[in-house]
Amino acid sequence: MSSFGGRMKEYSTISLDRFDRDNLHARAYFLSHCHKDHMKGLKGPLLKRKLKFSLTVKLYCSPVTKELLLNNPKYHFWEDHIVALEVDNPTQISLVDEMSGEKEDIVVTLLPAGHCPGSVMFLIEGNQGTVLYTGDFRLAKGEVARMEFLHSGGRVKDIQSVYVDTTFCDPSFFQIPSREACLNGIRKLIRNWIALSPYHVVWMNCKAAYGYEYLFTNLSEEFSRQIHVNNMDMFKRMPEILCHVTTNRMTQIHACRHPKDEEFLRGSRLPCGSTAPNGTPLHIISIKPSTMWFGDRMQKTNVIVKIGRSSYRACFSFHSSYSEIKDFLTYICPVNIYPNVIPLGRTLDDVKEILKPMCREHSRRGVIIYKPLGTLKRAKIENKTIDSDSEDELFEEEVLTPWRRKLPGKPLPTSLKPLSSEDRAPPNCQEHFGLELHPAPQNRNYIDCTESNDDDEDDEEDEEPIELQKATENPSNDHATKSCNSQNPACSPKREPAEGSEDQHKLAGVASPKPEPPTWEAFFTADPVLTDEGSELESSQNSQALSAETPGPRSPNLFSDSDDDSTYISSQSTHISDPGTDGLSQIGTTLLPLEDSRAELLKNQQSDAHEASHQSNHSLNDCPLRASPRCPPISITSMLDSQAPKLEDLKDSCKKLAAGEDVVFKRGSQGAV
DNA sequence: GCGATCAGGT
DNA sequence: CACACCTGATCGC
Repeated sequence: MSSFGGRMKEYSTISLDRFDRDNLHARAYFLSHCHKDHMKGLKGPLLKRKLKFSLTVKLYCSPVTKELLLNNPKYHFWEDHIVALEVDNPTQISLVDEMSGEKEDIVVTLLPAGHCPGSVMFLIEGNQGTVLYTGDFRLAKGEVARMEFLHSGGRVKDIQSVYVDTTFCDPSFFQIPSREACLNGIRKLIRNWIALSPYHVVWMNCKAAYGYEYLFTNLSEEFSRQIHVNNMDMFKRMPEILCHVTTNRMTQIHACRHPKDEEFLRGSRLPCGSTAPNGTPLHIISIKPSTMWFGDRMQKTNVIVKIGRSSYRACFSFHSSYSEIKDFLTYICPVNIYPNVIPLGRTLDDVKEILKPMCREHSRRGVIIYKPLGTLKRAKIENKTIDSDSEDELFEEEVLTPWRRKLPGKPLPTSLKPLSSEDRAPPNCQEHFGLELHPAPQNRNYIDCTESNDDDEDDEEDEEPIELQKATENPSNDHATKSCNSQNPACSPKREPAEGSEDQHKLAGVASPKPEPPTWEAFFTADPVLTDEGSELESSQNSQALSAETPGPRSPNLFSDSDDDSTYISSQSTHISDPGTDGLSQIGTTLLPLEDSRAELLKNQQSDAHEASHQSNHSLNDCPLRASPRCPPISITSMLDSQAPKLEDLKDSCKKLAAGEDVVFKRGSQGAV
């Protein structure tokens, strides 16, 4: 939750994301995105009055944010005072003091922030230096290197201060699975469920906030089913979103809400109250997007966790993890870093301490003090511990790959000149640490992901057999898979220029059609493409509308499941113990053997059937599941991997490590980890 | 009656 | 664990 006061030291006559108190006197306002905690005071009567008498005060934001903001009548009074700035398009703005006539010019550039539709960062250049206000952001590692306007002449701009989203800037939030990994987990879960019958539906338990659209559009595309939402008026001028949502309840994927939705669900009703046309009970699973993370020496987190008989949590984060923030800041290497958020359980001083190593000055000091030892391996280690928290050793280096060299973005300007040795980047920031120096056994979990040499994807998913198989069946995963090798020091212990860098893979990823990165700005088109959707709202909710509106092979068409089911569920099951009955310690990933997975799904089926008032003719024999005995099992996975390695094993492994042998950690019967 | 703030909930 | 938001109670104007 942002606690940014609204003003920056360098440009104190403008206010960003805060509109109350002192900010009432600002010469210009900036809104990074449409979340309430960044809009404090924005509809306040005082500000409203000020606007009435002002000719020059404007609110600057992205076109999408403007659209979303004005969709709410409470902000209509802003209408004539909003200036939508295109992303990646530097704009000169005159800041005029209406009393004195005093004027200051700045150049503002909006940069995509990846937090929610329309979210941007503000890069501000002027006489007081270049500063960056990030708003809230989620950028994957390496993305910063592709942001054209953070660069100039092939180098990173000299940035005085960054006001940064530090929501997860705490080493305990070291890693959060990537968007792609999370999406893939959700896809798989949904795919398996809705294939069972037209009456198997999914409810996405999303908060009332922008930011889930990325999910909706991808799921809609994948399953050829629009997502049911309460309201889609706000997207009426954003066709890329609009075409993936619907207010027609007859669809298998819902993200609708109701004040008592949890209660509804317990009664096997969707929040919209929807039931199947002929009274057949719906089989509902709920998926609640939640932030999951793991520390650098924690077991890796899986992206889907089953928390009840028919409810799941799916990893989803609006904010960058610690390592992503670190990647971002270390790349920019600003003189000052100011946190916008104090993570819970931390103090301002804590955060400052965490941020210090990412500041330019600190890095320089590090260099001066430690550089003389530079040729000694030992020196690097020491420097490292000074430079950053000891926890991040494993992920440290990839942050920087070709240090401070801008990587091409979408238009891919190809002229990448190597930087001279006097590049502003402090040498300290550039260094990396040969992994061989850190055979710390407690970190082997991460290092070893690479040992399989078989690319473990980018630290997000397990390297269990099932996950590898997942990678082969989905091209988008391939991309993720490759990037791990470069991310994990063990994969590429020598930090070589771009070739091995994640950015390279990212670039490669751009070409492939599947894993489209979430470019929110792309959702917006200036053209008012009016499909006239919103008009029918609740009116046409009958079964006719349903078959008309639900494209794809599985439109709810009675029970013809057995033959039209070319997309049989891959008998992949999702066994995770119900904490209610089994206890938390059991929530570990359980990769069921084929037969067991089927049994598990069937069990689910049966209990559904039991609770339903009319089970009708949808017998187990009809279940498409049964027709697909050869499909591979799935692991719907867990947050907690309950089995810690035994002390004996660890000792043994240490010995082997010391002897330079390969070490394979076994986890239960699941094979190498 | 309105807004701001807080607690408690999802 | 968190986030973003809602509701309801309380307080001050």
